Amino acid sequence: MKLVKSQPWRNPDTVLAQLIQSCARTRNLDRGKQLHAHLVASGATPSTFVANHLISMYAKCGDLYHAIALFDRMPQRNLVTWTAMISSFSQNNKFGDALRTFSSMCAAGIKPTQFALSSAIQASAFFASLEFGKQMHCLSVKLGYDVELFVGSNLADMYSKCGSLVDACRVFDEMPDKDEVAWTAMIDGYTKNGSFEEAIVAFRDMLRGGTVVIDQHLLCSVLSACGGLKAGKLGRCLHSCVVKLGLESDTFIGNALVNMYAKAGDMESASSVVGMNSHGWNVVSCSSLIDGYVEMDQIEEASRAYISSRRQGIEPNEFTFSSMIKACASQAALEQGIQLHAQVMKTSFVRDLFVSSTLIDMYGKCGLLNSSIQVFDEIQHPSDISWNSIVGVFAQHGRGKEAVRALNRMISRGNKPNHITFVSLLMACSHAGLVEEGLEYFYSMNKTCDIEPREEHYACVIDMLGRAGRLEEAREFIAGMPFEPNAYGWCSLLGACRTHGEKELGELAAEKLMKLEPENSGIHILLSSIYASMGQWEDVKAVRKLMRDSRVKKLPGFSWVDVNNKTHMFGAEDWSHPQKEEIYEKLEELMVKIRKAGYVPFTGSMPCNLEESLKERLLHHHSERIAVAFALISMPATKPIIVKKNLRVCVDCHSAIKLISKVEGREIIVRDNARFHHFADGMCSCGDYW
DNA sequence: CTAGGGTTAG
Repeated sequence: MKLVKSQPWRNPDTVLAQLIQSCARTRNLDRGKQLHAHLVASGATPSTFVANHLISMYAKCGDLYHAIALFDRMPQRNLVTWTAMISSFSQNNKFGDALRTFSSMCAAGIKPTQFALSSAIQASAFFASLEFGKQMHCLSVKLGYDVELFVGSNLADMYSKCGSLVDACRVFDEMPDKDEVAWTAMIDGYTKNGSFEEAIVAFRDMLRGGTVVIDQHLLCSVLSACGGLKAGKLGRCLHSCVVKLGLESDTFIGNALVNMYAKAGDMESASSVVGMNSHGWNVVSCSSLIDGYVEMDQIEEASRAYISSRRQGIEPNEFTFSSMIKACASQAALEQGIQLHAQVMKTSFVRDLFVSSTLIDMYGKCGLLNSSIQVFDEIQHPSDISWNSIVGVFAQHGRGKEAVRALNRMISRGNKPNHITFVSLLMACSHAGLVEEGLEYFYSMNKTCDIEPREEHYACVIDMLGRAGRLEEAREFIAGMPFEPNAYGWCSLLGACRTHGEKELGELAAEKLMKLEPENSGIHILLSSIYASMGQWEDVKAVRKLMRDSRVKKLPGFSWVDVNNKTHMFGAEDWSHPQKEEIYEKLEELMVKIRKAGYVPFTGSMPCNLEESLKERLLHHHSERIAVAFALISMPATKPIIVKKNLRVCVDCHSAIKLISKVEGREIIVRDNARFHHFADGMCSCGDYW
C-alpha cells in the first residue's frame, strides 16, 4: 500500500502485480483471492501480465485449482504464462501435468526457455525416466541451455536419479560455472548411487575451488556419504562445520547427523544428537537411531529407542517398522515379531515392499516357513527385494527345489535376480544336496542373468561340494578359481574335512583361515577336532598350545530360549536355573527316548582324551540341549521352540536335537552364530551335515 | 511475472 501512495504515477498493472507478488511471498491466499475477486468485480479482464502473477500466486499458495482455472480462461497466453503453469504443476508435485503442459507449449509453437526446461527436467527426474530425460537433454542442447547453471544442475540431478552417473558427470563437467546447488546435485548423485568415495572426492574438489558457499543441502549429502563409508571421523569434522555455520537447528541436518553417526557405529553421538534440540525427536532420526542399534546387534537399546520415540508421540513409519522387524529376525523373537506384524497390518505400511520383505525374512528366521510364504503371496506386485527374501528363506530352510522354482518364477515374471539371489539359491542347493543343479546355476548365471560370480558364490560351491563329500572335486575347484577362497569358503571346507575325516585338506583350510581370521577360536577348535577324530592326540595338544600362545580363547558357549516373554540363559553344565531338577529329569528322559530312536553319541571329535562315559555326559549337558529340555517342559506343545546360541551347534547336539524333534513331535529352531537350523520330525533344514 | 540441490531401509 505504501508503494501506491508514494508512486501514484506507476502503471496500475505494476502496482497490482506487486501486491499479488507480496501475497505469493507471504503465502497469503485469502488476500490474493480478494485482489483477484476485486479485479473480476471491476469488470475488466486482467492483462496477461497480471494473470501470470495470479497463476504464480495461486501455485505458491498450493491452490492449483484456481491457477488452472485462470490459465484455461486466459484469452492471451505468452511464454511466461506457459512457463508459470508448468512450474505451478511441478511445484505441487503434479509432474505428469507439468510434462503434458510442457509438450502443449511446444505444440503451440512456443520455444521453451531455461525456466520451462528446468521444471520439465525436474519432472523427468521424478519419474526416473532416462528416456524422457534424454529427450529433454537433447532439447536443451538444441536451444543452447544445456550448460546453463540451472538447466545443467537439473540435468546432472536427473541423470543421477535415473541411475546414470556417467551422463550426470558428463553434463556437470561441461558446465562452465558451478554453484553449491550444482555441486550438491552431483555429490548427492554419487551418494545415492552408492559411490561414496567419489562423493567425498567431489566435495574436496569443490572446497579446493574455494568459491562455493557451504549450505545445509550440501552438508546433508556429504554426511550421507560419510554414513555410507562409516567415516565417523570425517563426519564429526563436518559436524563441527555444521555448528560453525549455525545449521544445527535444521531438521534435515539433524537427521543426517544422527544417521551418519548411527551408520558409523557411534551410537553415543547419534543418540546425543537426537536429544540435542527440539527437532531431534522425529520419525527419521529415531528410525536411523533404531536401525543403528539393530545393525550393532544392540537389540535392547533398539527397543528402548523405539519405546522412547512412541512416548514422544512419534508414529512409526515403514522405516521404523522395517528396522524393528529386522531386530526380531536377528533375535528370532517370534512373539515380538508377530506383534509388530499386527501393528503393521493396521497401517498402510503393510503394502510397503521393504516391510513385507523384512516380515518374510523374520518369519523365516523364526522357523515359520508357511507364514513367510503367506506374507509373500499377499504381495500384489512382488519386487526384486520380495523375491530375494523368499528365495533366501527357502535357502535357510534347506528347500532347494522350492528355491529353484522361486528363481524360475521370478525370472518369468520379469524380475531380475542379482548376486544375492544367487547366493541364496546356491546355499539352498547346497543344503538340499542338489549339487548338480547348483553347479549348473553357478556355471550359467553369468550367461543367463549377466551376473559375474563373486567370492561368495565360489564359497557356496565349495560348501556344496564339501557337504556332498566330494572333497577331491572341491580341491580341484579351488585350484581353478581366479582368486583365493574367502573365509566362509575355507570354513565350509574345514567343516567338510572334519565330517569326512580329510586331514590334509583340512589342515590347508585351517592354515588359510588362521591367516584370515586369527582371532577366530572356532577354527582352532575345528582343526583340533579333526585331529581328535583320528586319535592324533599329539596334534590336538599342538593346536591347543598354539591357541594358548596366540592368546586365542575359546568362548564359553551359551544358549538362550524365550519362554512366556522371558529370556532364559544356559551355559554348558549350567545348573543354576531354579527348575534344574525338572530340566535334568527331562534331559535324562530325552536321552532314553532318542537312544531308542537310534541316537549314538558322537564323541569322536571331542578334543580331549577323556573317558567315554564322561565325554557323553559332557555332550548331553551342552547349553543348547539344556535350553531345549527347559523349553519342552515349560512351553505349550503347539509353539515352535526357538533357541539361540553364541557358538556353533556341535555335530552331536545337531543329531540329538534332530531326534528330539521327532520323539517329541516338536519344531525346534536353533540359531547359532553361523547359521540357522530348523528341526522338524527328525529332519534338519541344513541337511545331514552340520 | 517463470527455474535448480538435502535426511532413514533388503
